[in-house]
Amino acid sequence: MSQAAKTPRASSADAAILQVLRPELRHLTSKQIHTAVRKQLPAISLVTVYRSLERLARAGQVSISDMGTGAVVYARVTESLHHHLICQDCGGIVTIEHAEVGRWFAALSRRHGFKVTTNHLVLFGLCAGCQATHR
Amino acid sequence: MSQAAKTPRASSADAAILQVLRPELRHLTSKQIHTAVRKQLPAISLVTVYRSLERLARAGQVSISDMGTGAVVYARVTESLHHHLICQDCGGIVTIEHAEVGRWFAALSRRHGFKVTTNHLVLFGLCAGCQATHR
DNA sequence: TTTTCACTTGCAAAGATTTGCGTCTGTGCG
DNA sequence: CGCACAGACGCAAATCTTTGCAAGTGAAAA
Ligand SMILES: [Zn+2]
Ligand SMILES: [Zn+2]
Ligand SMILES: [Zn+2]
Ligand SMILES: [Zn+2]
Repeated sequence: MSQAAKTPRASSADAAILQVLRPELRHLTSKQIHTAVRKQLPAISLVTVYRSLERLARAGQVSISDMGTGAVVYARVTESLHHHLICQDCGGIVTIEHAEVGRWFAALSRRHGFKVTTNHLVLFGLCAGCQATHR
Repeated sequence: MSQAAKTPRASSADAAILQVLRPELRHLTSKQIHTAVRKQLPAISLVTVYRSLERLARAGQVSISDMGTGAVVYARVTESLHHHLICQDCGGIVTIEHAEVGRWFAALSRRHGFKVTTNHLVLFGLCAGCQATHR
């Protein structure tokens, strides 16, 4: 609710990081997050950012994914999950909504009794254009 | 030398690594591969192992996956692909055959014109037992 | 055969991420 | 208030992986 004025901003690189990741569909690297969050917490170390992100990921508030850019990217997890198809040829990124992924996860759950929690799936492959070129 | 002429250039490192990854369902880290391949090529460097693995992955002969063990694991890609569901609680690993994954990939292809090439999918979640415990 | 040229490799260094360890801080309890 | 315990942090160091650069190799071209 409101930013209660009773407890000082105690334990929270977490809050600052969630703030930085606020805009949806924003995928930032640890370094980018570190830089951005320093505006709020000038003295925060990169290690703390890593540990905070790990904590947030365990709590299901942040996703951690390797999108093939050399460094892992972090994103805020919201009600409306999304996933990606990344072309290994042109680097093109297709974003798909959770619905069609969730349906499949549900099927897996029925078949294997396993509840998938992966909240930001990244699949690599070839986009339509590159498939043609590849022929 | 009596192999089909499909891949002309064969670096010795590549061949040795494929040899090491011969047994199916074997998932090794770069370090383990380096150690093993040194029996054939005593002087090979870890960097060469990494580059060779990257080359083999591009050629679709090796899969690269983060199975949550701290280091990426590499596996040989064979005709019969497989994938995994890993429980983030107990670490249990469920191996599933490609069929049910491939069906979904095919659906994605139809819907998005995107051909998925991910050949060793790893999904995290909760196994049946841990779901119960988690209640 | 000699030249050419793309590809492979090693070494050192850089970059990315995790871990060990000691310190600090907030919370709950007496 | 004063103490104990758990968790958060920083720093340095360890790991894991990638990259820059110069040298080595081998097969195709000349
Ligand atoms: Zn995304
Ligand atoms: Zn493409
Ligand atoms: Zn596997
Ligand atoms: Zn489990």
